[in-house]
Amino acid sequence: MKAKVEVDSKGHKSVINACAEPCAIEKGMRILGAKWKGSIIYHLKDGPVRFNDLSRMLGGASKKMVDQRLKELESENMVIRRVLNDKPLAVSYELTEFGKSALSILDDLRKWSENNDIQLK
Amino acid sequence: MKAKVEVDSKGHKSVINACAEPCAIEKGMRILGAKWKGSIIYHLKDGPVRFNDLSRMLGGASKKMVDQRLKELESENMVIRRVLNDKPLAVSYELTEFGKSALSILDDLRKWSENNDIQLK
DNA sequence: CGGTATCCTCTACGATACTG
DNA sequence: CAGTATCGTAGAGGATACCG
Repeated sequence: MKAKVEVDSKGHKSVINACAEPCAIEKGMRILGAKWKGSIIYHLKDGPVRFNDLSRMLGGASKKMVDQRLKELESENMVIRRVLNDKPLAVSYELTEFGKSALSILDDLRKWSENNDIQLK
Repeated sequence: MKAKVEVDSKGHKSVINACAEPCAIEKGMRILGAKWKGSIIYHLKDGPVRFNDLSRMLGGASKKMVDQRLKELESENMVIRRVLNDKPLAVSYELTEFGKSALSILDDLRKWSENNDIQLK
C-alpha cells in the first residue's frame, strides 16, 4: 500500500509506485460495499433472521437482490443459511464469525453517516 | 435503525418496522463505497496529492473516473481542490477535516481486508 | 415461505481522442 | 498537466410473474 515518492528540485512530489491492485480498500468494498450488502450484514448482528424478514428490514430491496447478495455472502463465508423446517418452509440466515468480524466497521460507518447527516444526490 | 419485532406462538420472529430508508449504512456507502472513492480518500491521508499522481496511485482508474469522483468528493466537502500554479498547470487535492474523519473507517476496512485476504470473484 | 425466471432500463465505467 | 468530450458496452438492479 505504500507508494514510493520522489521530490524534485521544485518540491513537487511524484509517485513512483502504484498501490497493489486492486487496493485492499477496493477489495474490502467489493465485499461490504455492494448495494445492500453492508445493510444485510448489519441487520444480522443480533442473530438469525428469516429471508422475508430481512427483505422487509431492507425496505427497498427486491427479493432478487436480497437473494443474490445472500448467496454471495454465503460463498464468502460471511453468513450461514439454515433451513428451519419444511412446512411451512422457513430459512434463516446467520453471521459466521468472519461475518461478525465486519460488524465493527459497519457500525463505525453507520455512526459516521448518522453524525454527519449525509446528503445523497 | 431499530426494527420492532413480534414473536408468534411458535417462536417465530416477524419484523414490523423496516429501518429508516435509506439506511445510514447505505447512505455512508454511497459516499465511501463508490468505486475508487474510498481509495482516493485513503491516498490523500498524508497530505495534498496532484491529479496525475493520484491517478497513478490508483493504477486502474481512468482519468475520467478520478475526475468524476474528485468532483463528487469536493461537493460533499470531503476534499479541497487547490490550483498551485499556472505554468505548468498544477492542481492538488487535499482532505478536509470532514474527509479526515472518514480515514479511521477506511483504515479499519483496509486492515480487515488485508488480514482476511479477500477473494474477488 | 423462500425463492426463480424473465424482461427491461439505465447508468457506471472504460477507451480514446482532444483542449487550454 | 489537468482535465473535457464522445462513444460504446456490460451488467447492475428494479418490476413482475411464477414455482415447489
